[in-house]
Amino acid sequence: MRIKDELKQDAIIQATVKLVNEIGFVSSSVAKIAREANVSPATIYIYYKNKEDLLVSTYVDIKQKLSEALLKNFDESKPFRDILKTVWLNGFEYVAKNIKHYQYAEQFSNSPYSDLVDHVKVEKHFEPMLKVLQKGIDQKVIKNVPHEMLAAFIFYPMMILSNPKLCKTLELSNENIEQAFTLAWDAIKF
Amino acid sequence: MRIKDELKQDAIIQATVKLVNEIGFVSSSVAKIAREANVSPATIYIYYKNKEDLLVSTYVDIKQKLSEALLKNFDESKPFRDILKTVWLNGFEYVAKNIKHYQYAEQFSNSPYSDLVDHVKVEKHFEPMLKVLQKGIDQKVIKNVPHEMLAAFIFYPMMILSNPKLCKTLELSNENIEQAFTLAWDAIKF
DNA sequence: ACAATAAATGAATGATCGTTTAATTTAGAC
DNA sequence: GTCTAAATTAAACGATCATTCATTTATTGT
Repeated sequence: MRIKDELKQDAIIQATVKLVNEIGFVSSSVAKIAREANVSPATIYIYYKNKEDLLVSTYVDIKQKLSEALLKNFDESKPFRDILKTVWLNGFEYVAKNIKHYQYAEQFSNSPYSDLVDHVKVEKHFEPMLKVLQKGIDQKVIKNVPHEMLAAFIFYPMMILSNPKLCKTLELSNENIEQAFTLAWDAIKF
Repeated sequence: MRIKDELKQDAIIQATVKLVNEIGFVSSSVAKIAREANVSPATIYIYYKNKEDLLVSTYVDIKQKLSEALLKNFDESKPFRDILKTVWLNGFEYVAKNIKHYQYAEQFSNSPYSDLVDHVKVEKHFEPMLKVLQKGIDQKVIKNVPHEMLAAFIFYPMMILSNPKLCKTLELSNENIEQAFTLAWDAIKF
């Protein structure tokens, strides 16, 4: 029996991310993705049920890796502020190194394709972080406000600042990243 | 001579926003938009050069109205914090009342269609706000950090919190909106 | 070496795409 | 009331779409 070529599947994913970034979902046909990945259009249907499945799977894949990256060196025993800062720096590092994947995810999550994703499952990897936030609230280290509100002032500004499409002129020097963290911390601290 | 039917153009724009929200750019064909607007596909080409022009014009239109809404009751003579709060409340009001238009804009700006927009022109309406921010910096009322960074902690959290797609469980009560503003202000104040 | 099996493919499918064209309708000028 | 010019349209264009199918290719177990 012949086995699936792992390189081939990876090539399909990379081609999908590249094309969707450059020409959008509208123009990224199965034929073009296949050509970019150097496979036959029919090959894509061996790995994925249909085009929609390809796009959704690619998104879930990226989100999973983003979650893992954010929680790198996660150590619940450290001081609360340090935990948050580690996540903060991890975020900038991930986006800087995986800008195409990040932008694919942003485009995807703002499109109706997003409705096809099981968000509960995707966000499950982020639970340790939510637990820590709650601990910070209980210990009166950070403000007692809903988690969404905290996220809106920690994780989203991070994502926006590291998105070169939105922040064209802002240089992401260590100094600027530190400074931005000060703002985030001032927002949520008790 | 017969004159263009203003109602017809408006119907086309509303149909575009509705369909792009519900089924995305990919599935929103000219034929479907025309059917939704109760006009012939050819009619769309009287008002717009092509499909791309329709989508871009719709976006610019929405952005223009958002800018106007944010700067409602803008009064440079008021205390800095009050100016900011007015903009903050305006933002929540606009998104709540125009959720479909807002989500169209979000989907658009995260897609490669965004590259076709003259962003300098679009953001020009927002200049009064930037001037006020600079005044706040000069008077040491808010932190001396790049404008993008300030925006990331004021305007973007506002947009995220008011987006029901992102904040499914957070009720947008006056209390929550006030509380969120406290976080924003704590982030940027000197 | 060969049979078995699944991966991989090129070509073809009918449907739908954006856009154009030629004909028709409509509202105002005289 | 008729003429005129622009608005509007239905129908048709070739191109491209997602997907399928019959066939070939590559790899494994014997």
